[in-house]
Amino acid sequence: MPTVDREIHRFQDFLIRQGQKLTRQRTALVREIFSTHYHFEADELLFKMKQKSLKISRATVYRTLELLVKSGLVRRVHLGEDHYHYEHVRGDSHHDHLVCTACGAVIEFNDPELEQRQLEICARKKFTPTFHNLQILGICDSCHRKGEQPASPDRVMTIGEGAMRLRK
Amino acid sequence: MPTVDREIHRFQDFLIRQGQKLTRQRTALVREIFSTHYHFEADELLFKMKQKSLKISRATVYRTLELLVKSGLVRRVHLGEDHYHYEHVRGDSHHDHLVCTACGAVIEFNDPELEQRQLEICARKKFTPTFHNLQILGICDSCHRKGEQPASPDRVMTIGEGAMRLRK
DNA sequence: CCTCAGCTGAGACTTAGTCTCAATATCAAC
DNA sequence: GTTGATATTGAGACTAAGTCTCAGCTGAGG
Repeated sequence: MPTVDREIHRFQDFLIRQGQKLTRQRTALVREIFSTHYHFEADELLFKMKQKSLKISRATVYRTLELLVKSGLVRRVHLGEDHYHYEHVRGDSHHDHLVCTACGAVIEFNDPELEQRQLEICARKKFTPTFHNLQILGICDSCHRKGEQPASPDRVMTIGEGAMRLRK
Repeated sequence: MPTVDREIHRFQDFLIRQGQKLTRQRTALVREIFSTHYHFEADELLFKMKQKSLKISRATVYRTLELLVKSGLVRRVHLGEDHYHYEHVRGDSHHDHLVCTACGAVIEFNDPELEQRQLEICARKKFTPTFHNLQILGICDSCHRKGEQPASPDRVMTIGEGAMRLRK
């Protein structure tokens, strides 16, 4: 998996610049994140590592995710739930998310016109934007065909409910 | 405060339709929410009630907020932190938020063109939207003049940090 | 003013995440 | 290849925000 090696190097460069080290655990996490996961939760990642008998503690998972976010290799996103999700970043393509409240599917989109309009709004309010976060919740095409009904805004289904959780 | 009475009635109508009751605690919470708060946290509300020596338990605060959200009188919003904020709703004006990461100010905006563009994106992806959530984080005008620097996306200051918390 | 379904409070519990600190690993220098 | 300063790790205690339980209380229709 040569692509993953590239990400590992990018991470190491970032770490060295801060006087930090690339450890076995950090390498394993980057490898895992970039080779299999796309949107994931911290706990899910911890579980995957445990499955592969790579013993990495919860603390290390969270600490490494923080570093990855700082380095720009991983992005932290809200997907309509009350905890964070993460996604790996290849290249620099910013995007936002459509989240299906029936099946948990996440559809990405990138719309320059929408971004532009946001900048105009900020300019009008004399606000200097640094970052934004947009999720549109609703029902995806295939769930719509199955006759799924929208959830009410306060009761949003868990994304990736299938994923097993570590802590009993 | 006659306006608050109108909200209390709306809430009672909603409750009666579900075979539920308007209690002393629920009335007090609606009164508090609609007379003083705008964006607030559950714990903050709990604290305010305690200050006024209205003994309302944490459980009741959370339960009532859930009912208020279901009734449409209150909206649950993410403002870039890892827990929810709430805001009361008068009329039905949907809006999104600009959140200053330096001072915590929250600026609302409503931009029909932006909303329209979102609908177009959904249509293109055959996605049926029910709800969306947009926050733009950045630096507001007055903080900008004071030379405040933007926070990095993963490290966002607490909104309403000044507010005292209940649990030690 | 009775009755009973719905509501409340106290506090145990849960979930997601952070912190502490002794033991361990990394890596630059030798 | 060894050394040593320093960063990192793991185990588990801790925290924040929120949920749940259940015995006792209360609103409101009759």
